[in-house]
Amino acid sequence: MKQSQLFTKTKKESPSDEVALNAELLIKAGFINKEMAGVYSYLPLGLRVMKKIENIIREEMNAIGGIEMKTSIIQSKEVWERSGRWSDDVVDNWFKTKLKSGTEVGLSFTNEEAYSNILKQYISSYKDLPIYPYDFKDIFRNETRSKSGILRGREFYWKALYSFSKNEEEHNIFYEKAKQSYKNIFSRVGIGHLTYMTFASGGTFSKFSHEFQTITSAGEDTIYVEENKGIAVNKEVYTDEVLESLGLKKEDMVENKAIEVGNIFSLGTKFSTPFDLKYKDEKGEDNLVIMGCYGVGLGRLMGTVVEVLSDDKGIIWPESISPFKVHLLSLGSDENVKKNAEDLYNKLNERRIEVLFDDRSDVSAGEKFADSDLIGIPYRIVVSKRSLADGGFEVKKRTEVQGKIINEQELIDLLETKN
RNA sequence: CGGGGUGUAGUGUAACGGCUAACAUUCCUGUUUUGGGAACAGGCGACUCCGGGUUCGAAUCCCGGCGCCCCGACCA
Repeated sequence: MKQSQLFTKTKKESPSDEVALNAELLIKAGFINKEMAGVYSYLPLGLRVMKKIENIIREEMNAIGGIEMKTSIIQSKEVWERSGRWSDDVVDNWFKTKLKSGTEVGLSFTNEEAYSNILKQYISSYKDLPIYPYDFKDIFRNETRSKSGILRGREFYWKALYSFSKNEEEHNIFYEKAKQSYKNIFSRVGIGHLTYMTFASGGTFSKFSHEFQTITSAGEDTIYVEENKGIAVNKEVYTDEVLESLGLKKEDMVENKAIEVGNIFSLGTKFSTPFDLKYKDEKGEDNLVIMGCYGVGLGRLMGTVVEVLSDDKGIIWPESISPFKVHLLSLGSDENVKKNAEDLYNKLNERRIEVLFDDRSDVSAGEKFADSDLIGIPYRIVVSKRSLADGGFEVKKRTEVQGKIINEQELIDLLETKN
């Protein structure tokens, strides 16, 4: 994409109505637009990041048997009354509205009911199980106080997968796969080294749920990390008894602030009971389906990456989720420079290397560099009189201070290398 | 929902109760520039969040509302 076609612009000043680093950088660099507290639009650059994250999660879900679908956002009251979660006394952050007819409806804030209700039509035999449907969708929660930029919004994009299993053993096998799948996701988006599987309160059907917590001072949660084992315990269940049951010693645990980027938990029959979600086993007897829930907030994940990976000049995207792989800058108004830059841009496009081409002719070199650092694309390539005189193109990683000059073939080899 | 803070061009800020609400940036015109947010000249852009009140006079003081930020509570 040519930057002259990109309508967003970077801002020099930080927004006055944001304190959170993620929102500050994403707004300055033109990835998101704030509509109101807790509600953000995703601009072209932001959407590209979101899509990258979505695809990584999709690949990981598909790899463990996930089947993608899409549940509706408008939800009927009757379905939610079945599980007892329609009442505002039970769930106080519903967004509800009415049809013209006066019928009350809700904007989905989670998906258990929707899935249970749909799958009741399709699950009848042990031969139908297990299944692992999931979807990406916008979720609405009328938070009394949204905060921290895109880390906690009133409207957000998430992935939720639900597992439907015949029994506990079958459920547990998948649950373990899901754990690994989640580790893969956070590792692939570049925050694996800071993200810990964390034991948290489990509810009625299991002792623990598992959160994936990324360590950062911007976090809302407090966790205790056991570095050697690579696991953590949420403060809410941090007791001597729990530590003992997990084989952890208090002196090995380090307190940290962290952001919950994902969580998985066993639902048992909590929803299959009210929805009468049963299957016939080999003997023809009815059994309740055992469910599990596996969620990731994509916006929050994107915000967390920004919180964790940035410097005083801007964002530092991991290559896996960067809006583009390469930021190509053409400096100066020299016709030969322009032609070389344009040629390189076309060649990279032909090779399907994602490139943002700063072809703006009325922008100074310094401004292009500043914009490039702020936007945070992993590779920066400069074409200028100087680089051409030195024999090619200057390539510099966002994380490096000094670039180096290489020729076109070396450049293409470098960018086509898988890492 | 309790507590604290705050609201002025697109953005960031300034203005003692008193001239035509200022400066920077963005944007537009032109000239000159082009390796770290270039220089000069000119120009556009504001019912000072909304509604009341005090006053000869309100961006400024008072009351109410709304928005936004932070702390806390809450977070299926």
